[in-house]
Amino acid sequence: EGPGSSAAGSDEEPLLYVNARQFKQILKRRAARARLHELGKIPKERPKYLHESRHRHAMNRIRGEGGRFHSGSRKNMDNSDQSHLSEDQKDDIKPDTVSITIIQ
Amino acid sequence: NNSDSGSKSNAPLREQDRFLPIANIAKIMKRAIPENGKIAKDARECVQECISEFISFVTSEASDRCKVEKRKTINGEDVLFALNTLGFDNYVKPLRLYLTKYREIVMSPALFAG
Amino acid sequence: MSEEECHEDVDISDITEHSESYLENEHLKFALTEATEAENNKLEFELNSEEQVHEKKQKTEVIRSTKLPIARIKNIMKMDPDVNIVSSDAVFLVTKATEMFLETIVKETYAFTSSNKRKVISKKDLELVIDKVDCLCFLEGAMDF
DNA sequence: AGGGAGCACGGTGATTGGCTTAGAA
DNA sequence: TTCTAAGCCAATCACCGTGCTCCCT
Repeated sequence: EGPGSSAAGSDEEPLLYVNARQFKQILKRRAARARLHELGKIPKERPKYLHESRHRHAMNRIRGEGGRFHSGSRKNMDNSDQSHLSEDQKDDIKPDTVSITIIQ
Repeated sequence: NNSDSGSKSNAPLREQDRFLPIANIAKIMKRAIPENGKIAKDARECVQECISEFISFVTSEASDRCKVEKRKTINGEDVLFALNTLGFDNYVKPLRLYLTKYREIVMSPALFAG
Repeated sequence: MSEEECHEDVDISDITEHSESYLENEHLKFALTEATEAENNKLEFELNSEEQVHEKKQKTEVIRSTKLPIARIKNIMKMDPDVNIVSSDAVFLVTKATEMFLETIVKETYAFTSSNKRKVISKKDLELVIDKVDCLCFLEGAMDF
């Protein structure tokens, strides 16, 4: 089980040469990644976006003809499905960092 | 709200905790290639992951060196040593210069005044 | 425009073998020019407690010539369970090294991309470069799952 | 005494998507 | 040729840097 050779599905690798320290560290890191993975710390898929607030901000921005962001005031969000809420409630619905866990 | 992005939860780590910001990565990538070159999204994300692995790789070796010297604090020399032994020895020379400049700038003689 | 024209083989092995000329010098130049500039400015002012504040701003600007967030790099370093305390020197150096590494791997990958008559760096290009370069083999399997 | 962890705070640049078209196929 | 997907804009707000205090070596 070496860093250059054992990887699944490689038949004719040019055989990489690493010294003992590199080798040891590569194995160590592999183990660390494997542990992290089996602890469920590594998401399987990337979320569509990182922050709900930034997503909303982008969606509400005024755009030019070419879809680019354009300077100016914000879009009217009357036809949003949050229109039944008061202003304070709208502000309160997604105030800060949210834990979007869109793992498909 | 994710209050437990910390140590021992079953919840997955956030991207913001595992990686460097994708925009910073993309900027440096663009800076490194010709003007007409372009970068696919999955390439950006791939590099983003590689960068985090590089940091962990170097840190791990520096930490080992630290442990064998029976010290608790990873210092600059540990990092340079790690880079040297892990096959990035050509980084060491320029980084020594960076470090020298960093040190003499961070400790301003004027501010110590007395 | 005046860079790549590779057709047959990318000399990837040069990446850390004897890359003295194309990577180090650039970084070196950046570091030194920026640092000496700051020093000149520092010498111009010198005293005046108010100027010292300005000078401090200049310092931080020089140190932050890097575009990567130092705080997040430190966080990634401390994800290692063996790591306890990290000096500011160490974080600074890792940040710089990371920037160099990033630039190196991207340049090398684009050389391959360009040699295949393409202009868009893809994930496949990166994976191929990682497979070929010795000192990048620590990345094999790092992006699986 | 030296220097790093840990906190709070304020400033700021990373995050972000629709359309065009470069460019992969 | 077809048609996928990268670049392009800039305003908010999450987070980075800073400056403290306290603790450990």
